[in-house]
Amino acid sequence: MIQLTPAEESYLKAIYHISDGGKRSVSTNDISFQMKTKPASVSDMLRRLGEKEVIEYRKYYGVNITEEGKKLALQTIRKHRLWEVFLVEKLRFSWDEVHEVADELEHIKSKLLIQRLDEYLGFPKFDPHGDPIPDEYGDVRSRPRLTLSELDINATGQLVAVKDSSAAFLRYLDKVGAYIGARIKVLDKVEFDGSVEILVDNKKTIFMSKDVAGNVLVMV
Amino acid sequence: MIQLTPAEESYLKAIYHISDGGKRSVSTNDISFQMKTKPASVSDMLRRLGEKEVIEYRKYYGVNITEEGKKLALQTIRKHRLWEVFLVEKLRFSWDEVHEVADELEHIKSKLLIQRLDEYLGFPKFDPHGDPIPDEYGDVRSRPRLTLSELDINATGQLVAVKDSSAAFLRYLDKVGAYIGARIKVLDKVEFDGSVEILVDNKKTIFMSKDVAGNVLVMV
DNA sequence: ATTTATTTTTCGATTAGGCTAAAAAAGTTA
DNA sequence: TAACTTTTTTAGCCTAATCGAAAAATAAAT
Ligand SMILES: [Mn+2]
Ligand SMILES: [Mn+2]
Ligand SMILES: [Mn+2]
Ligand SMILES: [Mn+2]
Repeated sequence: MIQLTPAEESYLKAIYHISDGGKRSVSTNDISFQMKTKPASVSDMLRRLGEKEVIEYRKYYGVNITEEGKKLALQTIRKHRLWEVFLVEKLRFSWDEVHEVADELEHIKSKLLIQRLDEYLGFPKFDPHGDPIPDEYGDVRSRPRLTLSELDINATGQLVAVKDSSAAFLRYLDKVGAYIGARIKVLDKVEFDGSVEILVDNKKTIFMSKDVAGNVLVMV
Repeated sequence: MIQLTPAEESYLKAIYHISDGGKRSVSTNDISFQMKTKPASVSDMLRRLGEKEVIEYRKYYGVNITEEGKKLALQTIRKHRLWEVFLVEKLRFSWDEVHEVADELEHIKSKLLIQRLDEYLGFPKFDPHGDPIPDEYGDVRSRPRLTLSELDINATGQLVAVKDSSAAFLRYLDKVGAYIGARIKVLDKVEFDGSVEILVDNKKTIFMSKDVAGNVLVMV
Protein backbone atom coordinates (compact mmCIF):
# COMPACT_ATOMS: atom_id res chain seq x y z
CA MET A 1 0.00 0.00 0.00
CA ILE A 2 1.23 3.47 -0.95
CA GLN A 3 2.10 5.64 2.02
CA LEU A 4 1.29 9.34 1.84
CA THR A 5 2.58 12.12 4.05
CA PRO A 6 0.00 14.26 5.90
CA ALA A 7 0.46 17.06 3.37
CA GLU A 8 0.01 14.66 0.49
CA GLU A 9 -3.16 13.32 2.10
CA SER A 10 -4.53 16.83 2.45
CA TYR A 11 -3.83 17.76 -1.16
CA LEU A 12 -5.32 14.52 -2.42
CA LYS A 13 -8.44 15.07 -0.35
CA ALA A 14 -8.73 18.58 -1.80
CA ILE A 15 -8.38 17.20 -5.33
CA TYR A 16 -11.04 14.61 -4.60
CA HIS A 17 -13.44 17.28 -3.36
CA ILE A 18 -12.78 19.79 -6.13
CA SER A 19 -13.14 17.11 -8.82
CA ASP A 20 -16.46 16.05 -7.25
CA GLY A 21 -15.23 12.58 -6.52
CA GLY A 22 -13.09 12.27 -9.64
CA LYS A 23 -15.74 13.39 -12.10
CA ARG A 24 -13.88 16.49 -13.29
CA SER A 25 -10.24 17.36 -13.78
CA VAL A 26 -8.76 19.95 -11.48
CA SER A 27 -6.52 22.94 -12.14
CA THR A 28 -3.46 24.06 -10.25
CA ASN A 29 -5.11 27.35 -9.38
CA ASP A 30 -8.19 25.66 -7.92
CA ILE A 31 -6.04 23.53 -5.66
CA SER A 32 -3.96 26.54 -4.71
CA PHE A 33 -7.11 28.41 -3.71
CA GLN A 34 -8.53 25.52 -1.68
CA MET A 35 -5.27 24.68 0.08
CA LYS A 36 -4.29 28.30 0.66
CA THR A 37 -0.83 27.64 -0.76
CA LYS A 38 0.84 29.23 -3.79
CA PRO A 39 0.43 27.72 -7.28
CA ALA A 40 4.19 27.06 -7.32
CA SER A 41 3.85 24.83 -4.26
CA VAL A 42 0.94 23.03 -5.87
CA SER A 43 2.92 22.25 -9.02
CA ASP A 44 5.58 20.71 -6.85
CA MET A 45 3.09 18.62 -4.95
CA LEU A 46 1.36 17.49 -8.15
CA ARG A 47 4.66 16.14 -9.44
CA ARG A 48 5.04 14.08 -6.23
CA LEU A 49 1.44 12.84 -6.25
CA GLY A 50 1.87 11.96 -9.91
CA GLU A 51 4.97 9.91 -9.13
CA LYS A 52 3.02 8.03 -6.49
CA GLU A 53 0.32 7.46 -9.11
CA VAL A 54 -2.57 8.71 -7.03
CA ILE A 55 -3.23 11.33 -9.70
CA GLU A 56 -2.68 11.52 -13.41
CA TYR A 57 -0.70 14.65 -14.05
CA ARG A 58 -0.33 16.22 -17.48
CA LYS A 59 1.61 19.43 -17.17
CA TYR A 60 -0.43 22.55 -17.92
CA TYR A 61 -3.63 20.52 -18.30
CA GLY A 62 -4.71 19.84 -14.76
CA VAL A 63 -4.93 16.57 -12.90
CA ASN A 64 -7.30 13.64 -12.62
CA ILE A 65 -7.44 11.47 -9.55
CA THR A 66 -6.75 7.77 -10.15
CA GLU A 67 -8.74 4.86 -8.71
CA GLU A 68 -5.98 4.30 -6.17
CA GLY A 69 -6.07 8.00 -5.34
CA LYS A 70 -9.82 7.91 -4.82
CA LYS A 71 -9.49 5.06 -2.37
CA LEU A 72 -6.89 6.88 -0.35
CA ALA A 73 -8.80 10.17 -0.42
CA LEU A 74 -11.94 8.40 0.78
CA GLN A 75 -10.03 6.88 3.69
CA THR A 76 -8.90 10.34 4.77
CA ILE A 77 -12.41 11.69 4.35
CA ARG A 78 -13.74 8.79 6.40
CA LYS A 79 -11.36 9.59 9.23
CA HIS A 80 -12.10 13.29 9.05
CA ARG A 81 -15.85 12.75 9.31
CA LEU A 82 -15.66 10.12 12.04
CA TRP A 83 -13.57 12.48 14.14
CA GLU A 84 -16.10 15.24 13.51
CA VAL A 85 -18.85 12.99 14.80
CA PHE A 86 -16.75 12.15 17.84
CA LEU A 87 -16.10 15.80 18.63
CA VAL A 88 -19.77 16.74 18.38
CA GLU A 89 -21.39 13.65 19.89
CA LYS A 90 -18.92 12.91 22.65
CA LEU A 91 -17.01 16.09 23.37
CA ARG A 92 -19.87 18.56 22.92
CA PHE A 93 -18.19 20.57 20.18
CA SER A 94 -20.56 22.57 18.03
CA TRP A 95 -20.60 21.83 14.32
CA ASP A 96 -18.71 25.01 13.53
CA GLU A 97 -15.80 24.09 15.82
CA VAL A 98 -14.87 20.67 14.49
CA HIS A 99 -13.34 21.16 11.09
CA GLU A 100 -9.85 22.43 11.98
CA VAL A 101 -9.33 19.83 14.69
CA ALA A 102 -10.57 17.04 12.41
CA ASP A 103 -8.12 18.27 9.77
CA GLU A 104 -5.35 17.37 12.21
CA LEU A 105 -6.87 14.18 13.60
CA GLU A 106 -7.51 12.72 10.15
CA HIS A 107 -3.79 12.10 9.68
CA ILE A 108 -3.31 9.83 12.69
CA LYS A 109 -2.14 6.50 11.33
CA SER A 110 -3.84 3.59 13.06
CA LYS A 111 -6.24 1.21 11.42
CA LEU A 112 -7.40 -0.09 14.78
CA LEU A 113 -8.07 3.41 16.05
CA ILE A 114 -10.50 4.18 13.24
CA GLN A 115 -12.22 0.78 13.43
CA ARG A 116 -12.76 1.19 17.14
CA LEU A 117 -13.80 4.82 16.85
CA ASP A 118 -16.38 3.86 14.23
CA GLU A 119 -17.70 1.12 16.47
CA TYR A 120 -17.69 3.39 19.52
CA LEU A 121 -19.75 5.99 17.67
CA GLY A 122 -22.24 3.35 16.58
CA PHE A 123 -21.16 3.21 12.92
CA PRO A 124 -22.53 6.64 12.00
CA LYS A 125 -23.46 7.14 8.36
CA PHE A 126 -23.30 10.96 8.28
CA ASP A 127 -21.12 13.63 9.83
CA PRO A 128 -22.36 16.73 11.70
CA HIS A 129 -22.69 18.62 8.41
CA GLY A 130 -24.79 15.89 6.83
CA ASP A 131 -21.97 14.53 4.69
CA PRO A 132 -21.87 10.76 4.23
CA ILE A 133 -19.12 8.76 5.92
CA PRO A 134 -17.43 6.28 3.55
CA ASP A 135 -17.15 2.75 4.92
CA GLU A 136 -13.78 1.07 5.34
CA TYR A 137 -13.83 0.00 1.69
CA GLY A 138 -14.52 3.55 0.54
CA ASP A 139 -18.15 2.96 -0.32
CA VAL A 140 -20.38 5.97 0.18
CA ARG A 141 -24.13 5.75 0.53
CA SER A 142 -25.00 9.08 -1.07
CA ARG A 143 -28.46 10.54 -1.05
CA PRO A 144 -29.91 12.66 -3.86
CA ARG A 145 -29.87 16.22 -2.66
CA LEU A 146 -31.03 19.59 -3.92
CA THR A 147 -30.17 23.06 -2.77
CA LEU A 148 -32.96 24.93 -1.07
CA SER A 149 -32.88 27.38 -3.99
CA GLU A 150 -33.91 24.63 -6.36
CA LEU A 151 -37.17 23.82 -4.57
CA ASP A 152 -40.45 25.24 -5.84
CA ILE A 153 -42.97 27.07 -3.71
CA ASN A 154 -44.89 24.70 -1.42
CA ALA A 155 -42.32 21.94 -1.86
CA THR A 156 -41.39 20.15 1.35
CA GLY A 157 -38.27 18.32 2.35
CA GLN A 158 -35.74 17.67 5.01
CA LEU A 159 -32.58 19.65 5.63
CA VAL A 160 -29.86 17.02 5.26
CA ALA A 161 -26.54 18.77 4.73
CA VAL A 162 -24.66 22.00 4.16
CA LYS A 163 -22.43 22.79 1.22
CA ASP A 164 -20.37 25.32 3.16
CA SER A 165 -18.87 24.18 6.47
CA SER A 166 -17.32 27.51 7.44
CA ALA A 167 -17.84 28.57 11.02
CA ALA A 168 -19.49 31.82 9.96
CA PHE A 169 -22.09 30.06 7.83
CA LEU A 170 -22.83 27.36 10.42
CA ARG A 171 -23.23 29.89 13.21
CA TYR A 172 -25.62 31.83 11.04
CA LEU A 173 -27.75 28.70 10.57
CA ASP A 174 -27.68 28.13 14.33
CA LYS A 175 -28.86 31.69 14.86
CA VAL A 176 -31.82 31.44 12.52
CA GLY A 177 -32.73 27.99 13.82
CA ALA A 178 -31.88 25.81 10.83
CA TYR A 179 -30.35 22.43 11.61
CA ILE A 180 -29.63 19.05 10.02
CA GLY A 181 -32.77 16.94 10.13
CA ALA A 182 -35.23 19.83 10.18
CA ARG A 183 -38.44 19.38 8.17
CA ILE A 184 -38.90 22.36 5.89
CA LYS A 185 -41.49 23.77 3.52
CA VAL A 186 -40.93 26.52 0.99
CA LEU A 187 -43.45 29.27 1.67
CA ASP A 188 -42.23 31.85 -0.79
CA LYS A 189 -39.52 32.51 -3.34
CA VAL A 190 -38.50 35.99 -4.41
CA GLU A 191 -37.55 36.03 -8.09
CA PHE A 192 -35.88 39.39 -7.76
CA ASP A 193 -33.07 38.46 -5.33
CA GLY A 194 -33.33 34.69 -5.19
CA SER A 195 -34.22 34.70 -1.51
CA VAL A 196 -36.63 32.18 -0.02
CA GLU A 197 -38.99 32.01 2.92
CA ILE A 198 -39.25 28.62 4.57
CA LEU A 199 -41.21 27.03 7.37
CA VAL A 200 -39.13 24.93 9.76
CA ASP A 201 -40.78 21.99 11.55
CA ASN A 202 -44.20 23.58 10.92
CA LYS A 203 -43.35 26.13 13.55
CA LYS A 204 -40.85 28.76 12.66
CA THR A 205 -40.64 30.88 9.54
CA ILE A 206 -37.23 31.95 8.38
CA PHE A 207 -35.92 34.03 5.52
CA MET A 208 -32.82 33.06 3.63
CA SER A 209 -30.85 35.02 1.08
CA LYS A 210 -29.92 33.36 -2.21
CA ASP A 211 -26.38 32.83 -0.92
CA VAL A 212 -27.58 30.97 2.15
CA ALA A 213 -30.28 28.95 0.38
CA GLY A 214 -27.75 27.88 -2.23
CA ASN A 215 -25.60 26.31 0.47
CA VAL A 216 -28.34 24.41 2.24
CA LEU A 217 -29.02 20.91 0.94
CA VAL A 218 -32.38 19.20 1.20
CA MET A 219 -33.80 15.80 0.45
CA VAL A 220 -37.32 15.85 -0.97
CA MET B 1 3.64 31.44 24.37
CA ILE B 2 6.43 29.57 22.64
CA GLN B 3 5.28 27.30 19.84
CA LEU B 4 7.08 23.99 19.38
CA THR B 5 6.94 21.67 16.39
CA PRO B 6 5.81 18.06 16.98
CA ALA B 7 9.43 16.87 16.83
CA GLU B 8 10.53 19.53 19.29
CA GLU B 9 7.72 18.50 21.66
CA SER B 10 8.84 14.87 21.46
CA TYR B 11 12.47 15.67 22.17
CA LEU B 12 11.52 17.93 25.05
CA LYS B 13 9.32 15.24 26.54
CA ALA B 14 12.20 12.76 26.25
CA ILE B 15 14.53 15.20 27.99
CA TYR B 16 11.97 15.70 30.74
CA HIS B 17 11.68 11.96 31.30
CA ILE B 18 15.40 11.18 31.15
CA SER B 19 16.21 14.03 33.53
CA ASP B 20 13.56 12.72 35.93
CA GLY B 21 11.52 15.88 35.74
CA GLY B 22 14.50 18.21 35.46
CA LYS B 23 16.46 16.82 38.40
CA ARG B 24 19.46 15.65 36.36
CA SER B 25 21.18 16.92 33.26
CA VAL B 26 20.91 14.82 30.14
CA SER B 27 23.50 13.77 27.56
CA THR B 28 23.24 13.78 23.79
CA ASN B 29 23.75 10.04 23.66
CA ASP B 30 20.96 9.36 26.15
CA ILE B 31 18.54 11.41 24.07
CA SER B 32 19.76 9.72 20.92
CA PHE B 33 19.08 6.32 22.46
CA GLN B 34 15.62 7.27 23.71
CA MET B 35 14.54 8.98 20.50
CA LYS B 36 16.09 6.39 18.22
CA THR B 37 17.78 9.13 16.21
CA LYS B 38 21.49 9.68 15.62
CA PRO B 39 23.55 11.87 17.96
CA ALA B 40 24.14 14.24 15.04
CA SER B 41 20.41 14.84 14.80
CA VAL B 42 20.17 15.37 18.54
CA SER B 43 22.91 18.02 18.57
CA ASP B 44 21.01 19.90 15.92
CA MET B 45 17.75 19.67 17.83
CA LEU B 46 19.42 20.77 21.07
CA ARG B 47 20.63 23.94 19.38
CA ARG B 48 17.06 24.71 18.31
CA LEU B 49 15.56 23.90 21.70
CA GLY B 50 18.26 26.03 23.30
CA GLU B 51 17.38 28.97 21.05
CA LYS B 52 13.76 28.65 22.12
CA GLU B 53 14.96 28.62 25.73
CA VAL B 54 13.14 25.48 26.76
CA ILE B 55 16.50 23.92 27.64
CA GLU B 56 19.84 25.27 28.78
CA TYR B 57 22.41 23.94 26.37
CA ARG B 58 26.14 24.00 27.08
CA LYS B 59 27.95 22.29 24.25
CA TYR B 60 29.62 19.01 25.24
CA TYR B 61 28.12 19.18 28.73
CA GLY B 62 24.57 18.00 28.24
CA VAL B 63 21.35 19.92 28.73
CA ASN B 64 19.08 20.98 31.54
CA ILE B 65 15.41 21.64 31.02
CA THR B 66 14.25 25.16 31.95
CA GLU B 67 11.11 26.03 33.92
CA GLU B 68 9.39 27.03 30.69
CA GLY B 69 10.54 23.75 29.16
CA LYS B 70 9.12 21.76 32.07
CA LYS B 71 5.74 23.41 31.65
CA LEU B 72 5.62 22.58 27.96
CA ALA B 73 6.84 19.01 28.49
CA LEU B 74 4.18 18.46 31.14
CA GLN B 75 1.49 19.67 28.76
CA THR B 76 2.59 17.12 26.18
CA ILE B 77 2.73 14.41 28.84
CA ARG B 78 -0.74 15.40 29.98
CA LYS B 79 -2.10 15.03 26.47
CA HIS B 80 -0.29 11.73 25.95
CA ARG B 81 -1.71 10.21 29.10
CA LEU B 82 -5.24 11.51 28.59
CA TRP B 83 -5.29 9.98 25.12
CA GLU B 84 -4.01 6.72 26.58
CA VAL B 85 -6.90 6.69 29.03
CA PHE B 86 -9.31 7.41 26.20
CA LEU B 87 -7.98 4.55 24.10
CA VAL B 88 -8.22 2.06 26.94
CA GLU B 89 -11.43 3.21 28.63
CA LYS B 90 -13.46 4.14 25.60
CA LEU B 91 -12.00 2.31 22.63
CA ARG B 92 -11.12 -0.97 24.39
CA PHE B 93 -7.41 -0.81 23.54
CA SER B 94 -5.21 -2.90 25.78
CA TRP B 95 -2.52 -1.10 27.75
CA ASP B 96 0.19 -2.42 25.48
CA GLU B 97 -1.45 -0.97 22.35
CA VAL B 98 -1.81 2.67 23.32
CA HIS B 99 1.66 4.16 23.41
CA GLU B 100 2.41 4.60 19.69
CA VAL B 101 -1.01 6.03 18.90
CA ALA B 102 -0.82 8.40 21.89
CA ASP B 103 2.59 9.54 20.63
CA GLU B 104 0.83 10.83 17.54
CA LEU B 105 -2.31 12.15 19.23
CA GLU B 106 -0.34 14.14 21.81
CA HIS B 107 0.67 16.67 19.15
CA ILE B 108 -2.84 17.71 18.15
CA LYS B 109 -3.09 21.40 18.90
CA SER B 110 -6.40 22.30 20.50
CA LYS B 111 -6.82 23.56 24.02
CA LEU B 112 -10.55 22.92 23.90
CA LEU B 113 -10.03 19.35 22.72
CA ILE B 114 -7.92 18.45 25.74
CA GLN B 115 -10.20 20.23 28.20
CA ARG B 116 -13.22 18.42 26.85
CA LEU B 117 -11.42 15.09 26.64
CA ASP B 118 -10.36 15.43 30.28
CA GLU B 119 -13.92 16.23 31.28
CA TYR B 120 -15.31 13.41 29.15
CA LEU B 121 -12.99 10.91 30.82
CA GLY B 122 -14.03 12.14 34.26
CA PHE B 123 -10.80 13.98 35.05
CA PRO B 124 -8.66 10.86 35.45
CA LYS B 125 -5.61 11.20 37.69
CA PHE B 126 -3.61 8.26 36.32
CA ASP B 127 -3.04 6.70 32.93
CA PRO B 128 -3.34 2.98 32.08
CA HIS B 129 0.25 2.40 33.20
CA GLY B 130 -0.32 4.04 36.57
CA ASP B 131 1.48 7.24 35.65
CA PRO B 132 0.00 10.46 37.03
CA ILE B 133 -1.72 12.88 34.66
CA PRO B 134 -0.56 16.48 35.14
CA ASP B 135 -3.37 19.01 35.48
CA GLU B 136 -3.72 21.90 33.05
CA TYR B 137 -1.24 23.94 35.11
CA GLY B 138 1.32 21.13 34.99
CA ASP B 139 0.83 20.06 38.60
CA VAL B 140 1.37 16.37 39.22
CA ARG B 141 0.04 14.58 42.26
CA SER B 142 2.81 12.00 42.58
CA ARG B 143 2.65 9.06 44.97
CA PRO B 144 5.65 7.54 46.72
CA ARG B 145 6.40 4.30 44.94
CA LEU B 146 8.83 1.42 45.33
CA THR B 147 9.82 -1.31 42.95
CA LEU B 148 8.63 -4.76 43.86
CA SER B 149 12.30 -5.73 44.30
CA GLU B 150 12.64 -3.28 47.15
CA LEU B 151 9.92 -4.85 49.30
CA ASP B 152 10.83 -7.22 52.12
CA ILE B 153 9.32 -10.65 52.61
CA ASN B 154 5.75 -10.46 53.95
CA ALA B 155 5.41 -6.83 52.94
CA THR B 156 2.09 -5.95 51.34
CA GLY B 157 1.15 -3.24 48.91
CA GLN B 158 -0.74 -2.31 45.83
CA LEU B 159 0.55 -2.51 42.29
CA VAL B 160 0.24 1.09 41.09
CA ALA B 161 2.39 1.52 38.00
CA VAL B 162 4.94 0.08 35.62
CA LYS B 163 8.36 1.52 34.84
CA ASP B 164 8.51 -0.08 31.41
CA SER B 165 5.58 0.48 29.05
CA SER B 166 6.83 -1.72 26.24
CA ALA B 167 4.25 -4.01 24.69
CA ALA B 168 6.33 -7.09 25.46
CA PHE B 169 6.56 -6.30 29.15
CA LEU B 170 2.89 -5.36 29.50
CA ARG B 171 1.73 -8.49 27.71
CA TYR B 172 3.90 -10.55 30.02
CA LEU B 173 2.18 -8.96 33.03
CA ASP B 174 -1.20 -9.69 31.47
CA LYS B 175 -0.19 -13.30 31.00
CA VAL B 176 0.88 -13.84 34.62
CA GLY B 177 -2.15 -11.94 35.91
CA ALA B 178 -0.55 -8.79 37.29
CA TYR B 179 -2.48 -5.56 36.80
CA ILE B 180 -2.65 -1.99 38.05
CA GLY B 181 -4.60 -1.92 41.29
CA ALA B 182 -3.83 -5.47 42.35
CA ARG B 183 -3.19 -6.05 46.06
CA ILE B 184 0.04 -7.93 46.48
CA LYS B 185 2.06 -9.61 49.22
CA VAL B 186 5.68 -10.72 48.97
CA LEU B 187 5.84 -14.42 49.83
CA ASP B 188 9.47 -15.07 49.07
CA LYS B 189 12.62 -13.42 47.76
CA VAL B 190 15.48 -15.35 46.24
CA GLU B 191 18.79 -13.72 47.12
CA PHE B 192 20.60 -15.68 44.46
CA ASP B 193 18.86 -14.29 41.35
CA GLY B 194 16.80 -11.43 42.78
CA SER B 195 13.52 -13.09 41.83
CA VAL B 196 10.41 -12.77 43.99
CA GLU B 197 7.31 -14.76 44.67
CA ILE B 198 4.17 -12.71 45.25
CA LEU B 199 0.55 -13.34 46.14
CA VAL B 200 -1.95 -11.39 44.05
CA ASP B 201 -5.30 -10.45 45.58
CA ASN B 202 -4.86 -13.23 48.18
CA LYS B 203 -5.56 -15.69 45.42
CA LYS B 204 -2.89 -16.28 42.87
CA THR B 205 0.81 -16.84 43.41
CA ILE B 206 3.18 -15.58 40.76
CA PHE B 207 6.94 -15.69 40.31
CA MET B 208 8.79 -12.72 38.91
CA SER B 209 12.38 -12.46 37.77
CA LYS B 210 14.53 -9.59 39.04
CA ASP B 211 14.09 -7.80 35.71
CA VAL B 212 10.33 -7.93 35.95
CA ALA B 213 10.10 -7.10 39.65
CA GLY B 214 12.37 -4.11 39.10
CA ASN B 215 9.89 -2.65 36.63
CA VAL B 216 6.78 -3.08 38.72
CA LEU B 217 5.96 -0.20 41.03
CA VAL B 218 4.03 -0.62 44.27
CA MET B 219 2.60 1.66 46.91
CA VAL B 220 2.90 0.30 50.45
C1' DA C 1 51.69 13.85 30.55
C1' DT C 2 50.74 11.41 26.60
C1' DT C 3 48.10 8.40 24.27
C1' DT C 4 43.82 6.21 23.42
C1' DA C 5 38.89 5.86 23.61
C1' DT C 6 34.47 7.89 23.82
C1' DT C 7 31.28 11.44 23.17
C1' DT C 8 29.75 15.28 20.84
C1' DT C 9 29.69 18.53 17.29
C1' DT C 10 30.27 20.09 12.58
C1' DC C 11 29.87 19.55 7.70
C1' DG C 12 27.70 18.29 3.65
C1' DA C 13 23.58 15.78 1.75
C1' DT C 14 18.82 14.53 1.37
C1' DT C 15 13.67 14.83 1.60
C1' DA C 16 9.39 17.29 2.48
C1' DG C 17 7.06 21.44 2.19
C1' DG C 18 6.78 26.05 1.65
C1' DC C 19 7.97 30.81 -0.66
C1' DT C 20 9.17 34.60 -4.58
C1' DA C 21 10.52 35.89 -9.02
C1' DA C 22 11.10 34.74 -13.64
C1' DA C 23 10.16 31.96 -17.66
C1' DA C 24 7.18 29.35 -20.46
C1' DA C 25 2.92 27.59 -22.09
C1' DA C 26 -1.90 28.09 -22.99
C1' DG C 27 -5.78 30.84 -23.81
C1' DT C 28 -7.99 35.08 -25.47
C1' DT C 29 -8.56 39.17 -28.13
C1' DA C 30 -7.78 42.02 -31.78
C1' DT D 1 -1.60 35.87 -37.21
C1' DA D 2 0.06 38.64 -33.70
C1' DA D 3 -0.30 40.62 -29.25
C1' DC D 4 -1.79 40.51 -24.81
C1' DT D 5 -3.47 38.05 -20.54
C1' DT D 6 -3.74 34.31 -17.55
C1' DT D 7 -2.14 30.09 -15.86
C1' DT D 8 1.36 27.05 -14.83
C1' DT D 9 5.91 25.62 -14.31
C1' DT D 10 10.77 26.25 -13.29
C1' DA D 11 14.57 27.95 -10.71
C1' DG D 12 16.50 29.31 -6.64
C1' DC D 13 16.10 29.91 -1.76
C1' DC D 14 14.38 28.81 3.07
C1' DT D 15 13.27 25.91 7.37
C1' DA D 16 12.68 21.48 9.70
C1' DA D 17 14.29 17.01 10.44
C1' DT D 18 16.96 13.42 9.38
C1' DC D 19 21.53 10.93 8.03
C1' DG D 20 26.83 9.51 7.45
C1' DA D 21 31.50 10.89 7.68
C1' DA D 22 34.89 13.70 9.57
C1' DA D 23 36.57 16.76 13.04
C1' DA D 24 36.87 18.34 17.64
C1' DA D 25 36.34 18.12 22.50
C1' DT D 26 36.19 15.55 26.65
C1' DA D 27 37.22 11.52 29.41
C1' DA D 28 39.93 7.49 30.59
C1' DA D 29 44.01 4.82 30.69
C1' DT D 30 48.60 4.08 30.66
MN1 LIG E 1 -14.78 19.07 7.97
MN1 LIG F 1 -17.94 17.67 7.84
MN1 LIG G 1 2.82 6.12 26.73
MN1 LIG H 1 1.43 5.70 29.85
